Amino acid sequence: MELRTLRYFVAVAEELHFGRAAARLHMSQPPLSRAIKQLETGVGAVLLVRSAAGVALTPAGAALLDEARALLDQADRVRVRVAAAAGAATLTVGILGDGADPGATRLADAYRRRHPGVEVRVRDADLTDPTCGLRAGLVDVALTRGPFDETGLTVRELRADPVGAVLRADDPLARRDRLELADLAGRRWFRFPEGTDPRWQGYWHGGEPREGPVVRAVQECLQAVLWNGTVGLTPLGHRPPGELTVVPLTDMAPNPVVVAWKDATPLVRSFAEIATAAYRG
Amino acid sequence: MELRTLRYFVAVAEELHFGRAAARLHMSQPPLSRAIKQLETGVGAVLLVRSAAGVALTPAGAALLDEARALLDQADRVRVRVAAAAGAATLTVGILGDGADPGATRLADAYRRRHPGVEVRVRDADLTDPTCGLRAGLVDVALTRGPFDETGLTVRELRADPVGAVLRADDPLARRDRLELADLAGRRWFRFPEGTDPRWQGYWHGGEPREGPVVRAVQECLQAVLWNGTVGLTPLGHRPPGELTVVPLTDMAPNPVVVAWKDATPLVRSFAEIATAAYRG
DNA sequence: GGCGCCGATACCCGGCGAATATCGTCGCCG
DNA sequence: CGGCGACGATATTCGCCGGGTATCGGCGCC
Repeated sequence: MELRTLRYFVAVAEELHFGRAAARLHMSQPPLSRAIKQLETGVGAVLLVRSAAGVALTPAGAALLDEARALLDQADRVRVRVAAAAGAATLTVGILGDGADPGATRLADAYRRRHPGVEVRVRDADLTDPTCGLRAGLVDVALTRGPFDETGLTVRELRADPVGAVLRADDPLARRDRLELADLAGRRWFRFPEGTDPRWQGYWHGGEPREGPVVRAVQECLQAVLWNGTVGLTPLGHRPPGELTVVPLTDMAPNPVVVAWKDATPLVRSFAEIATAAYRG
Repeated sequence: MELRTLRYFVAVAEELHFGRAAARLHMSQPPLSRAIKQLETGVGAVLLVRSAAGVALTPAGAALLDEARALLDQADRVRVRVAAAAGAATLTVGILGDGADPGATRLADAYRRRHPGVEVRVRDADLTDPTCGLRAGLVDVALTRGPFDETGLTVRELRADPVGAVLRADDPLARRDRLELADLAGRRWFRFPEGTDPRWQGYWHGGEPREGPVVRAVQECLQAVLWNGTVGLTPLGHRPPGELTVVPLTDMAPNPVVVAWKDATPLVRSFAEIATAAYRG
């Protein structure tokens, strides 16, 4: 008899319908049926009568419904009390980009729900340092993009986005549905500030040293397309602002979204775990 | 945060020693360490400080220890209350043999602990029907030996014992350390009563029809060795009484210990589940 | 009597839990 | 001060379980 199984049972007992309960639990019906049967085996009593007319609770089932609710409530309170006993906690998260994709939204939502007492501080990364000062201790965990120097850090990839070229709408190449890096040969490029992570720099520059305006932020990179006529690069999925178009680049390695940390405190591990789940579904 | 994990934590918090806690939990130390780390990730706080001097509870850990104990106690009470709500329950178990091997002992012990309110009735099987009247509804579940006709029944094998010949201590073959069926050719045999399950009969008779005294019980079979000079057969592992010796038979199929039932009620499924665990460890 | 709803069953697969082997670290003692 | 022993962490493998998809069976209903 585990808490997860009890959560399943409460759902079924409330819905009195395996299919609906499964939907509510974000799972399919067969494993739910099996879990309930295991629960019945565990307590040694039939909890639900399944008939063509529908599902009904037995006396034992009704008793368990009450008890299970109480137990689950108490389990929730345990989390809160332990967090309170641990004292005030803060987690500083470094984020690169707008942090507004569906995955990040789910992550923020789930993390708040899981750790209501934790104060989360967000720090925006600029293009100089995709780790947002992870090594220096400016942030506890970074939700960012690779690649960068990983020595001393733990990095888990969450997703990988194809990369596209950002072009002015009136650019001759803007009508193409895909491009190669060779199509952009001879164009002006952008540069990163001194001291930028070499792997990061090499990735966005296709391995070649470039000349052009220095950009420190995503916005500056896009502005450079308009004002300096440079090539712009961005992971696909973002809607480009204004008169800009994004055309997929077929020969550029997909850009990974990663979560990274230096010290694996419980709050950081929890963040990584929830991030993995949030970006999976 | 699952109940199993909380049980682990309570053990470690009480022992303040991962190795001893693991032993108490009948598991090894590495998975226990990992489970505690997962628990810490789940609640978002360090629960134990591991230092060379030993293991100590943090404030959060001390809080969780209290809460976890309460939660586990409540979970135990839930089982009792649900069983009470289900009403008086009886399970009739058919047993073939003395039911005194270590597996059966562990099974009886664990089943009593798991279902304290259930009245268990035991019915001894005789050799006429190894299922002990399972099909007729005389018992709910049988802890017995195969092979027998399984139509309409569900049978799970728990173990298989090599079979040996039971011989008088003064028998010329009694000093051999192993025998083949051929060594027993020409000896008197025993018979089962009319109506005995054909597969059962065939198994013990090596497939051939036999002549000899009729035996209805294990004791009678052994007595027949002494009084009628027949061949006796028994699974190894039993200590033969009196002046009898058991010599392994190399060419006889091992005899399975099985649990069998007709209707899979929760109490019966639980019995089968506990039996599997009891005979495994 | 056919159709549709719904729970059960069969089967497959990925991931997690547990075991074994090994490592890193720290205290201790010679 | 260096080897050694104790103990928790890590690495790796393996088996099982939880979850998925596909399908069945049974009953109600039109």
